[in-house]
Amino acid sequence: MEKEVTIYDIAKRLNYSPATVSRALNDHPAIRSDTKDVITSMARQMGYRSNTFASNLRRQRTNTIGVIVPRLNSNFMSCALAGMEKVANEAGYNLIISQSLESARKEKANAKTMFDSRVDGLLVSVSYDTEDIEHFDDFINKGVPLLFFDRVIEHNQCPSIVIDNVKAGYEATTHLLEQGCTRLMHVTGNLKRNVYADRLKGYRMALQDRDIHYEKQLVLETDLSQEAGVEAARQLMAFPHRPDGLFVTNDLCAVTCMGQLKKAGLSIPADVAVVGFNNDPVSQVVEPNLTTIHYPGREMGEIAVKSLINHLNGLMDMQTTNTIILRSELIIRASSLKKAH
Amino acid sequence: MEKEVTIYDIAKRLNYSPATVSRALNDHPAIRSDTKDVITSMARQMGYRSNTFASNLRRQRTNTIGVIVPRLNSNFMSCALAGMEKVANEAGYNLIISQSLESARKEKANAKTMFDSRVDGLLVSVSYDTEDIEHFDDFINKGVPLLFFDRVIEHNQCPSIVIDNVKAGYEATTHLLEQGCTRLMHVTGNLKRNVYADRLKGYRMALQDRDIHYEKQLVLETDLSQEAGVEAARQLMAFPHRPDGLFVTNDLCAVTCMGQLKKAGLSIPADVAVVGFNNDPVSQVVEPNLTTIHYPGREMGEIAVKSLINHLNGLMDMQTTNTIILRSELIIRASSLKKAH
DNA sequence: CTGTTAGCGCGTTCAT
DNA sequence: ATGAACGCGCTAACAG
Repeated sequence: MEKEVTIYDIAKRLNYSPATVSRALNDHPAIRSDTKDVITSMARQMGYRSNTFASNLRRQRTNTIGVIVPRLNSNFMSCALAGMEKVANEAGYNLIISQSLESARKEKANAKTMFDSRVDGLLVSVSYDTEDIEHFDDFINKGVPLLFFDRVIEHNQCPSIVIDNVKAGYEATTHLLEQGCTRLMHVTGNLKRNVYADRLKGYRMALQDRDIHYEKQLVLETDLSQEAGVEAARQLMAFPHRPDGLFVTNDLCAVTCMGQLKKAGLSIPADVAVVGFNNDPVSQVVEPNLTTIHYPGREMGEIAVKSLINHLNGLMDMQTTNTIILRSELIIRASSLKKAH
Repeated sequence: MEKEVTIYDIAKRLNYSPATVSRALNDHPAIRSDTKDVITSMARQMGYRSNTFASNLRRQRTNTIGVIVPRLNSNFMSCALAGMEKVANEAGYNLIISQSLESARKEKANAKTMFDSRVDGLLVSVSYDTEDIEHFDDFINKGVPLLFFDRVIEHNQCPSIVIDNVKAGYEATTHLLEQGCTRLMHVTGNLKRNVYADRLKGYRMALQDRDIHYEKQLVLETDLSQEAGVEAARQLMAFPHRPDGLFVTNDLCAVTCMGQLKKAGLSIPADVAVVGFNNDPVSQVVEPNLTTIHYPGREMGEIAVKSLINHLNGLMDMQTTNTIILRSELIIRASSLKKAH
């Protein structure tokens, strides 16, 4: 293991002081541009690489952004992460990613690690069973920018980035009603989480606007897994007065559910019209293609990081931009089209 | 911004030396367990958090593993990353993830960043157009463990983790032949990459074992995108003597291709039997369900990190385990079953 | 078992 | 425009 080259080595070699070398390498204005040239080229020649830790230690910054998500292997989340990585990378930041696996306990542990790693900022989409955000208090108290996205928690010091889930739920439901559905089942996730609670709210508003009675038994709170899709199909078919419309807040779950319904001999959309959520690739593969809400995952990731970096650079304070709302979009495909064109 | 608590503050408060505090906090064996207790509880009480940079600077380690992948939003890759994160996290390592977006240029830039961040080890799946691995020489010269997975490049100093792609290709092809197919089209990715070259090799071996003439025109080298699936379907149908079997090395591409074939009135598997690759969720959604090769993504990620950490701990040197081969598995579903049960 | 000492490599005053 | 000197917080020798 050969010895690392430091600014001292460069300084000695060029008869400059380490201070000058440091300044030159950081493009400090008070250094003549020709000496800058000499120094940088010598640095390159000697195979110098700056030591991030020494620098971080000194500057009390890390150029690192932490990300905590429930799980990283869903289509939505991997797109969001891809967007984050791209923007962060271009801005010279590193990303440290960890997953809570839907457990508040693990989320807490991850938060501690992030805190100890002194990330400059933290992006969080909370787990299923997160109750409070005490475990993020350290960040807030220390003034480390904390930003929630997708699954957010209200906090007046933390901006959040979301889509308008109420509107999306409203649109999905209204679309089904416009297609002539009269009885809508709604399969969703943990109602503690804003995303699911809001979509339900939209569902209820759409019903109300058309004077349709809201039946609690038609709403299924699940974990949105594929198994949940199977179970949802079972329940749907068990109703004496069978629902003729189905709104599932996750495409993969919706698609599995559709599979079960078809297997049982029901026809889609004639017997049951279906709308999913996320615009996952599976939605364009299943037959009939699944009507769904396009969720701008990549864009959300990009904006989350951009916004965080702006905070870090002081271009924006935490108060001004408390909530950013991205546009989602209903994408109509065959699975919900009862009326032919 | 309140002042950070350091081990000096704890030491002073407890009348110990900083060294003792440091050792106690790191669970050093040569410290009495009761003084450990006193120190750790005081640390907690004072709101102490260890400073990773100072520690890294001193120990010349980072407890960070770098990962460079072509893109992180595919089902396979996000599962692999999920596995990596889990193992790394449990072992006290952080993950820095970046994507090359299939560009050798970006891969090179990412490698430099990783090097400057002084990652303890690096995991790489190379991009489509990576020609050489000069950009990783720094790591090799410095003795930083470098490990390739999935898309690997032969190098006697770098272990790699793969599945037996030749065998997988052989099995997929043989299965189609056993179903009575006589003319097999093969849609694959960039043949510079081991994964695709090996699968092709398996395809050819299977043909040879049954004395079937290999026709170059039946092999399509594509980017495996969904568009490529559409194009593949077009070409398949354009053959005067139409192929009756299709082996695509990517499920999403295969599924899109199937969609086109069905739209054109062909029946699957009767007219064309299809086998995909990866066992992506879409394979169980498409009709008929897609026969595919299960690729153990999550497991590969876990083993990659485990293996890297073993290297770091000196439990294993780079020579002993040059290649780890994981088991893949043919999963037979309806899309390839010409013979009824 | 515990303390003393000496850097790790850098950025930043304060000088000149 | 450049240099001298200090300290960020921690850990590893070496002593006892």
